[in-house]
Amino acid sequence: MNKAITEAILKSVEDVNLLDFLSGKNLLDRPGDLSHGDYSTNVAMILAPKLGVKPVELAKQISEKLQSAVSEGSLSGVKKVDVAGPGFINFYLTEVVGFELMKEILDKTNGGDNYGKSNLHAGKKMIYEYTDPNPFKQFHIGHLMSNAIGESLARLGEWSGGNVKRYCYQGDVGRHVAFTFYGFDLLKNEEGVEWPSDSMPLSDKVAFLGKIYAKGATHFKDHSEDESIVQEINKKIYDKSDSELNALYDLGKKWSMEHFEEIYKVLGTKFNEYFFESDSSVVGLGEVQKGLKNGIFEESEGAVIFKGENYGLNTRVFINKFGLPTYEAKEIGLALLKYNKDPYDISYTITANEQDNVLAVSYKAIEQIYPEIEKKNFLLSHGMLRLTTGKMSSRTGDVITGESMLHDMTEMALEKMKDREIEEEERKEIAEQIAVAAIKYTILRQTIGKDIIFDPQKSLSFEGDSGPYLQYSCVRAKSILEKAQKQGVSTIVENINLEDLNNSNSPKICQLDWAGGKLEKMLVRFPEVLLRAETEHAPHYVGQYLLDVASEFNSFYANTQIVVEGDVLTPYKVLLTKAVLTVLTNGLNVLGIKVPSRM
RNA sequence: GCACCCGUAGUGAAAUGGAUAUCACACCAGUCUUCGAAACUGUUAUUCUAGGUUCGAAUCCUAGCGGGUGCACCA
Repeated sequence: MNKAITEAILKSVEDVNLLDFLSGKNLLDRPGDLSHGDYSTNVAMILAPKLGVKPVELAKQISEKLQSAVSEGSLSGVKKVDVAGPGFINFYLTEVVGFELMKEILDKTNGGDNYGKSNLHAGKKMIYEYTDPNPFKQFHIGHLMSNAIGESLARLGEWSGGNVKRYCYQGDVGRHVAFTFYGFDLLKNEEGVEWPSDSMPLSDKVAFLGKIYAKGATHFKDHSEDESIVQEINKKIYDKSDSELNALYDLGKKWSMEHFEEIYKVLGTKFNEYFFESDSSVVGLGEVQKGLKNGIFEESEGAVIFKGENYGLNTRVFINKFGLPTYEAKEIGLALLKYNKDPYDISYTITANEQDNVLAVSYKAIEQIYPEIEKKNFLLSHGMLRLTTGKMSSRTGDVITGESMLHDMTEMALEKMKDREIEEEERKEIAEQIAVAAIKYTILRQTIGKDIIFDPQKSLSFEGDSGPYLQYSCVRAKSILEKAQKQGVSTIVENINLEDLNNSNSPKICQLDWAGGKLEKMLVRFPEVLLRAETEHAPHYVGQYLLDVASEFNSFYANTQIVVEGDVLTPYKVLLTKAVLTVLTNGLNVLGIKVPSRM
């Protein structure tokens, strides 16, 4: 459709020089305001200065030519063309085209569960690395943010035809692990605390890990003279030279991983592969040592560094003076491990933007060693979930764990559902889905790069611009469809005839002056919204759009009775409801949000 | 100090260089005997400052003011 309109626009311009100027430009827009038509073009405004005429005048001339093309029937599908505002030329599609587009949403092959899919990245291998919590440390709400964003970007990749793989990279070695065992030694000596047995409940074991880490980190703050002790533990963890420590380490790591897996299950993420710093550090160390010989890195004050200043970046340490690889070196190792695991076309790393500067140095180093891999790697950094009290710090205990947030939100959802007659088990499951929706939507409704200031007191919303609002709209649509089915309303698309409907005395469908007209026009834009969200890596376009659709549907619901016995329009209204449900469900799926059957 | 990011109603956000700057919360006034009120209808209020580019600027450029993050052995 838009190809035909673009051609018609070019045809009506005529002047060869102007056509040359227009070539390659995107001439067709989707007006934000639905009353401005289905498509619009700004050619007149671009060309007017070149011709020395007023934009509106030129727009009138071009629009007249286009209108006569419509009258002659050479621009089929367009009902009318007019000029508006400062010189926009707007195109309005016919009811026939509108009806065809509506049918597409419900079509069994292209529509339904598949409606919105594209083949933008068909056949491409796409990697998404996100969440990245560290074993032995807490899974906090920052990880929740990375997970919500990463999961939805991965799903956008899938919806655009990509062959997607989800990776999770975890810091199982390093200072935080050393602090954990340093803290354990302290508590063992001071209070006789013992290492829990593997048969204890997971939540207790995880709580224990949190306790000893906090002890180690806070104690070290006032006892920096223990630096050598911490360093020694750190080294033992790296080279696995202490069998007693190894046994405890393996248990602790296992508990952490099991705990994370529980959370992923609730959040709806299934990783294809897990990478660890204990592996990337070995590979990274080797690469940096090789690079040192090749002159990519240099020695300085006993450490191995990369001179970032040569590229407008900071200088960073890759191997510290104890001979251990740093985060920067591990990134090199990780890049290699990921690529060798399964060579890909595109790889995205999703992390908080506080790491932008450091990662830029690592990536610059990778570019020197493996330019062909670096070309395929992209960093998608997001803002931070911060508290009203400032930055979260696990050292001071000023963190909110992902688990506690999920728990609190679930409790709130249960409170709202207390009057519903639903079995205990299902009720719990639904409440959890609502909690996840509330959290994810809050994160995904805004540009991923911006911080979210989270006030634990005010908490997250269940109404208005929220995930549960979208879920509620779906549940409402479902219940209407149930009623229609009970009354035997036929919802077979083929049985609906546009002419019959528009010949009746009822308002004409697929036109804006009908109550559901806006809804119809919005629904058919869903695939374009997904395309835009994917190309710009911006899931918030989806959230924003779904809110508009849900809001319009709720208005429609409020002022139109959908199921009316003996009404000619009822089958179509029911189908429209079905289309709304399809779009909302698919859109929420992209955001990683489930739709409960009731709530 | 240097680098990067950001300043939009009271609050939190949105806006491929386009049309009357959109949405939610909050405030105030209404709507449940109807297909689910986690909803709907109505009301009030917004682009940090100064220049510039453009037919057209919240958006691009310059300067200033304000905030965030990062800057050598944590990740």
